[in-house]
Amino acid sequence: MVRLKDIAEQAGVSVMTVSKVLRDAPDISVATKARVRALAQQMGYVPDSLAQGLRTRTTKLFGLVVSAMTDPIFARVVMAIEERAHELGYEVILSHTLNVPEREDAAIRRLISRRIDGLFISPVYRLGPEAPVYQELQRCGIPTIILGHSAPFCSQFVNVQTDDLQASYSAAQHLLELGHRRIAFFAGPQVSPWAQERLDGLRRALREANIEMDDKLVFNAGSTIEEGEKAALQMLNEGTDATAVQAVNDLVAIGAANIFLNQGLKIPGELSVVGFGNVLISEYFRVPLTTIRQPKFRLGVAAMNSMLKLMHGERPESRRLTAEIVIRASTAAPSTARRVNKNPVEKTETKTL
Amino acid sequence: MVRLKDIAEQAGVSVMTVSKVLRDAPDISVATKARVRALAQQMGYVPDSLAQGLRTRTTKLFGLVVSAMTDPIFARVVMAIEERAHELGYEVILSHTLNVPEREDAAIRRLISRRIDGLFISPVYRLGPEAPVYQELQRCGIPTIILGHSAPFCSQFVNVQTDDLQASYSAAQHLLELGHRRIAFFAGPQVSPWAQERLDGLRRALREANIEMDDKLVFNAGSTIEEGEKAALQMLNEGTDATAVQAVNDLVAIGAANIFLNQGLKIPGELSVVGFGNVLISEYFRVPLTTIRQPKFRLGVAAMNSMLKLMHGERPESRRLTAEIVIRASTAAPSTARRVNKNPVEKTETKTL
DNA sequence: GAAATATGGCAACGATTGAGAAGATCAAAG
DNA sequence: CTTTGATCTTCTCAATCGTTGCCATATTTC
Repeated sequence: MVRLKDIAEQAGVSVMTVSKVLRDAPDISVATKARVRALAQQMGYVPDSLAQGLRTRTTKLFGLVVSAMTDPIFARVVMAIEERAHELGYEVILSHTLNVPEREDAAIRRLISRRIDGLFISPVYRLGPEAPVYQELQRCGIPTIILGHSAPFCSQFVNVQTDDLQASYSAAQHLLELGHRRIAFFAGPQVSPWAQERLDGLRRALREANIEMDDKLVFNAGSTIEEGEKAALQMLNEGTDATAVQAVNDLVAIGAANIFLNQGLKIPGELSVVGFGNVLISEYFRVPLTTIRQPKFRLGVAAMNSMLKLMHGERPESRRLTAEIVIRASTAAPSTARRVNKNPVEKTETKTL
Repeated sequence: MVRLKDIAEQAGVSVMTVSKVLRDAPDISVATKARVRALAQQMGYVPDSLAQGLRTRTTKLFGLVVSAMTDPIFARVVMAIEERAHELGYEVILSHTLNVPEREDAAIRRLISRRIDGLFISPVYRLGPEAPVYQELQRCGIPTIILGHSAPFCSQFVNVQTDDLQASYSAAQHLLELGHRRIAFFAGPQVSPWAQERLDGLRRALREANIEMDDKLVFNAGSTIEEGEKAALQMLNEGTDATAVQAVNDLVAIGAANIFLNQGLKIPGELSVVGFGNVLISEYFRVPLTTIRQPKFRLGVAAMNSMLKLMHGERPESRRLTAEIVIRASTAAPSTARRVNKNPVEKTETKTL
């Protein structure tokens, strides 16, 4: 690998001069510049970022920590961040946490050790008010942007989030306007503020419509297709009079809707379903899903903007992006004749989906 | 930020002693080790990977270059690679090329400059027999694994790919067994070997069945949903007697099938559709898609295994993973009565999908 | 002879490496 | 019982990785 020294020797100038040439310093003659540059090019010189980083104390490296790349929500925000980073001459180190706090700790520590210039993190939500690794992060002074909702343990950092409360509220509104009165909610992980807000959105809409929220209509579903399926089965087994289901995200909605359809329920005829996120799959689902369009790309862009401000020493405001509803085919007015299964569904029947 | 020197001062030993303690060298007394370690812990020492890398000439960094994270095929292979890398103490730098050769060049050069220990790349396929940046890569001696098919310009590197020929062949076989004789193919980018192989798989199956391949049944579709839609419209406009469509990938299949369904065609009643890839969305599509299950996670694992061999100085074989068909609801025997639209479809009609 | 322009030298960034110094321990020789 | 040399343990020194910041020096110009 060619080093500055090698070029210097070849060109008959000092290392310093070469260094300056390559960074286009103002105090080098045009002639030398041309000569050295040609030589560097020809010898195939590639600067050593490590050495540069060590010397200048900046790595031009961002850390990006998410739960898992396979979560369709992240693909676009990662794209946005990576894209912008690339333009700015930064590289992005990707880590995933699998939603395991210890994994997150390890990932962050390793990124600190890499001396990244900035960190984007979609946190693993924890119950406690503190997480040591986040404190270390702050001590190190690494500019950090939280991708998603804030929480006590990371409240010291700037964050960028969607307005889940408002969005969920408008989804519920949509159902109410259609005439639904009994709306089931397939809830996400309770520790996650986003999941909480989405439930609260429904709560608020119901309250405003003077409808009592029935806790029996809230099912624990998590955030995956499989968990959505399970919750749907549970709902069918328990038998409910809900005419609509609002899910904490699209995957849950799809898992659930899939079960409902397989059980012969008509969507939206007998049951309306709304999701959250507008993940690719929701548009092309068996019944195109009414859902909330989460501004994923814009979220990434906003995060990067905040990051840049942070790195310039400003303290940017946390951002809360609005998300509007996309009405597709999975919601309609409730039929007067209800037909939700009240007979327990056999597990074996549904295993063969 | 705490440095080795600081700990050394505090502990009253030399810097090297501290360095050795932290890497658990054998020639340090237990007492000193304990003392230094405690101190390091307490002072919150975090080693500087940059300095380590500069000194040891290894960065514990992998580069991972793909076209775009939003391509659902990549999410899982990225997961697999990142996961294994993490275990091994490596970090992964992510870059995307957007399928633009110049972007790819830039990305690779920047990774070279970062002195990555290994590179995984899903190449932007080019026509020519050479690509300078790949030659540089070889000159630098960076262990490189091609994620996907080999091509002249990158034939010097080990690659890991799915057996697209065989897979596509078996998809075509499936259609033939159902009784289809007129099978349309929605082709991908012509420069991409994987797209080519998928077409060839169909060709071979037809040849073996003694059916002439009709070039009029091959439509240029690219690799996205939108392109699939366009190709479907074109097919409808031209009017064909095809009873089945095989698509170069799931997204194209879904885009196309969506148009067909919107035009009132029954799938699989009037037209069978098969995709390729078994992307999440295909299972939950309006008509669950018959497709080829591409072993995405295994591909990532195989790539990493080859990488490790390469880094140990071995020359691993290129791997070709088989992929089998997943039969779902989008394929059936052709109906005797054909009903493919022969009247040109108006663009405006379909814009409102 | 001062100002402007062009180039070079030294030290440092934070870690690691291999060689070797200092001190302790011990055996055998005087 | 001391001395000497050998051996082992424990720790230190100086050099190095490739680059850059600061300051000094050399050359040219007016």
